[in-house]
Amino acid sequence: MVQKKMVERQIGVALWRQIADRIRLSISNGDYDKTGMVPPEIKLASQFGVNRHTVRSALASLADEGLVEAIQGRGTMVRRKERLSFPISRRTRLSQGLSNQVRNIRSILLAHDELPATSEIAAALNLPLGTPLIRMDTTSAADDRPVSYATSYFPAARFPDMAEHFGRLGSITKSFAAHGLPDYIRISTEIIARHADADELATLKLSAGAIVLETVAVNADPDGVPVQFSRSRFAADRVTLKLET
Amino acid sequence: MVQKKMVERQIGVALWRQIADRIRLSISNGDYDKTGMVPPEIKLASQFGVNRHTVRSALASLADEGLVEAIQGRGTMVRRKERLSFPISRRTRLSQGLSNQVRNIRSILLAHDELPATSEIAAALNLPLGTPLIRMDTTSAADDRPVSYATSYFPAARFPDMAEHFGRLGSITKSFAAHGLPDYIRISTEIIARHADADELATLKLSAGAIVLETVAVNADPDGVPVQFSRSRFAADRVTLKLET
DNA sequence: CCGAAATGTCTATTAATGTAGACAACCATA
DNA sequence: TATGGTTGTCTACATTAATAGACATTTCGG
Repeated sequence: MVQKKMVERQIGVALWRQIADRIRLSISNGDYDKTGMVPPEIKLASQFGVNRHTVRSALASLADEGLVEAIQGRGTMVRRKERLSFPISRRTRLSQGLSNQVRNIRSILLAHDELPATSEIAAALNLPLGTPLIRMDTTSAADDRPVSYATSYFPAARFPDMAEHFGRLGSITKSFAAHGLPDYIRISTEIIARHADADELATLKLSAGAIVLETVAVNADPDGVPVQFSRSRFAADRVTLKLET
Repeated sequence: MVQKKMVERQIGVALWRQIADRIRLSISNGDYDKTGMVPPEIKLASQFGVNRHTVRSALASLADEGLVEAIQGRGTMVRRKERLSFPISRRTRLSQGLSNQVRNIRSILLAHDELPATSEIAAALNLPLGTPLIRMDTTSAADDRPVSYATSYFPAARFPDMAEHFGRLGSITKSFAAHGLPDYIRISTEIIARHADADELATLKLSAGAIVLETVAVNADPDGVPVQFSRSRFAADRVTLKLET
């Protein structure tokens, strides 16, 4: 049988990478759940219409990610297949939404500083241009696998100790609470997809060439006053964004 | 000045493609709006830390997409920069949401057939396994640029003439109305990002290696009875999904 | 109308990617 | 324990991607 969806040449994406992406997708789709094994290299090679060595490069890259493990004489085993489902709702709370999917979630403050609002952020937060903001770069890992990398901005006047609190509490929700804001809602979200840049590859521990889902969101207090502007990047092959209504 | 976000080697994605992706992003971010020109090749080459010829390959690919145009002696001009903002809400209506962003929207029925419900779709639509469904493949273009490619499933018993209506009306909303359903709401949406397959590349007229945003949604009538299961794919570099609450 | 700055074209070379084939090592099982 | 099916390793070669440099061509401003 000839594979319907062949791999493509001369598009600036190496064949082994295209094949690795396709196998990764098959794994997360559960295509190999019956046996728990990836098809033999020779079979994959003929399906994709490439040489066996090219398939081996793809599998090597997946093995490097920890997704599969090859065993000489037996075959190549699927080791991991999760794709986290990431809820997005008016009350999006990272830890809460993932808590029933993973054992532990850890958020880390990578960096923080104070800077004046740019026009984009000032408009989103409904603040005058140049208003002082706290900026925080944070990353979250589920069961020690990085899933998100976010840059958040908060009005410095209202939330002067955001970074300190986050560093201690590891949670935006708790940091807001420490500033006397017990609840907040999401008032807008935009989503795009693109290739990860070097910074994101490193932070999210992605194999290069990977895709990120980027959400740009504004959160507000119960009175509708914006309190947070954030850009979050998710490893596209590890998460599904699930909108809740 | 050295560019902070360098380009990466040996990752299975050709440098010219990484650079093309980055320039495309800069264009849609409006980075070149002031002059309407992409920086000179030599400057780009030094910023990305590559040879000028590599930058030329990237620009040639963008020119091929119609995004830029090089003029000897002058420079390289931005020709197009749009990124459509695609609203997703409980009452998502394609034509309505885009109407103030483009001049015309055209939807086409590519194919349709009838088939029994698979377990995934049966569960989503709350129907018994094997229930007859109408399947429709449709594509939409905004100002003659393809933006979405969707496969939708409807219960055949309730909406027997969905495909005929759509072929004539070019709208899901109107086709539902023709079946006596004036309103419907979205009850779930999931979003993932991945590389486009060959079929999607062709239908969405993407340059190969491109990324698609895929939404999997279930729509229901006002009583909450599911009426549509759909898988839509968007050209990631042409749209932003905008969640509305 | 000259010169600076930009893109266009050509040649040559090196590095990365992909193909081809042979054979070793290992595993399961008949 | 022999056999078939699998992954691991090696060599050789072809094709594509990237670098390097030289110079032509075009545009624009002084």
